[in-house]
Amino acid sequence: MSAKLSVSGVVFKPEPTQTIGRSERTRAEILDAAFRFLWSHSFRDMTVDKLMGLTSISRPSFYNYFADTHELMESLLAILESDILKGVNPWLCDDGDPVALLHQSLAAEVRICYRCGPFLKAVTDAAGTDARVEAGWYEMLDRFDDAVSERIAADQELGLIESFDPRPLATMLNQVDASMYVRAFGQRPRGRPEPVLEAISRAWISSLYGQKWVASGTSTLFRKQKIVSPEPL
Amino acid sequence: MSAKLSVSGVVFKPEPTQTIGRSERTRAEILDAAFRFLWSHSFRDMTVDKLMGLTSISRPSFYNYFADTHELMESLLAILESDILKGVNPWLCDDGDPVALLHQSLAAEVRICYRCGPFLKAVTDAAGTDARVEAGWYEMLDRFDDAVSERIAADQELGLIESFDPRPLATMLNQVDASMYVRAFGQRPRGRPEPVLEAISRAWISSLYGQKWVASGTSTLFRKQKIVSPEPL
DNA sequence: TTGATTAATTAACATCATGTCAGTATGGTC
DNA sequence: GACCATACTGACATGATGTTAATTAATCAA
Repeated sequence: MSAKLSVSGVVFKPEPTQTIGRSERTRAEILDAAFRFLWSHSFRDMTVDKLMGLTSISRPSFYNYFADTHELMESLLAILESDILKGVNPWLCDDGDPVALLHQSLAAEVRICYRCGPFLKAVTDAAGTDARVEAGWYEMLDRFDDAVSERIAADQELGLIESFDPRPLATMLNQVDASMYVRAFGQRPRGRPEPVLEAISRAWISSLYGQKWVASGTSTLFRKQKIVSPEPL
Repeated sequence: MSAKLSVSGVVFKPEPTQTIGRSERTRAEILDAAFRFLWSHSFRDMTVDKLMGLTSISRPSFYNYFADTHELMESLLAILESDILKGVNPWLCDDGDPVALLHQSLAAEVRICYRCGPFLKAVTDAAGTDARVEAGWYEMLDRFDDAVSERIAADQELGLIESFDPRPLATMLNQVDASMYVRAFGQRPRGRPEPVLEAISRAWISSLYGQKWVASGTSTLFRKQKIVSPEPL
């Protein structure tokens, strides 16, 4: 494969970019077919045969791009994760009223997960049938747990949240979200997003900032950048 | 099958109990093998062949008792549900300090689910691959939701819990429990049950009776049988 | 105990999805 | 237009599933 590279000392194109566009296009076509299929069918009904029937390509070609359907689901999961992360940024990163920011982030999360509910469902179904997808799913949840824990700890240092180990609560809250999205939005016709946002919002705000803020969605709290290592006395 | 029953007017044994013990025993042996298998392997690795290899019976005999592995999982789910229901009785039915009873019920639930964690995991995995198991799983959750909603509504009437629609909260709390059990106890080595009980307990008590009772696990509240339809004035 | 009857069991088969491979076609670059 | 790597395909081997027809074993009546 790399036998000819030693002819001259200088190699201009160790990865010939020659036909790279073609295979990228094919891969995208398969992923697209998967999205179209999973929008209206569940993962358990997806065979390689049916999937490739939605493309202009033959079944064996599938295996040039993915080892099996589970590897396909891993790619799909990566796409979903990056989509969701975009929406959740406000509470995680911005300064300002934490209750309002949290509400805003949750609203964005619900909106996104409403749109991709059937795909989330497909990934969790796939996780049940394959160890690697399962690991990927839990690793994603762990990353969310990390981020939320960090955010809680920061607000605890600012005195906005009372002191306790943030990790178990973060895990639980994220788990709530994931379960609700899958259950409510996983199969069409999907449930309405409003009650889901209402319930999730209540859970997060009441367990973090106290029940008094639940109804309003805004507070008189304010988050300012904490001064790291102030001058010693 | 029922052709001979019309000979005399009286039929003593419409279902001949003749060899009923034998088939019951075989069925039980298969279920037992399933429990043994799923204790140390995941559902995705369970084939009819491997399963029946753990019994003294041949593979095709499996199909005399179950249409497929999913139907087996439905039977298994029914066993789990009745097991769990036993433990949760106190808070659902008894009178007394509601916070203490709730804590007691949750502790029992955690204990039971710790013991059958791998089986819960197996059922949820199976739910992802089969529509009927999935329906069965959600129906079970619905029944729990009903019971909890009813309990909450009753305590609301007694003024122990503030007024709001109990169903979404009940759904969420049950969902939390189920997810935590599967995640923490689903694969061996299982996570420790104590932190799980701690986190779940906190979520239930704080969202129902208020954060002040979280740490203690007991309260000065007391639940007495509500008088149904008292005499009109 | 014995034979009749029915249930339980099995060996062998047909089906289906999977994943692989050797050979063919194609598109991009010179 | 010719070459080359890459992408694609038809045909095959494998493994699990679920069925059927034939065999075996257990129960009960006499």
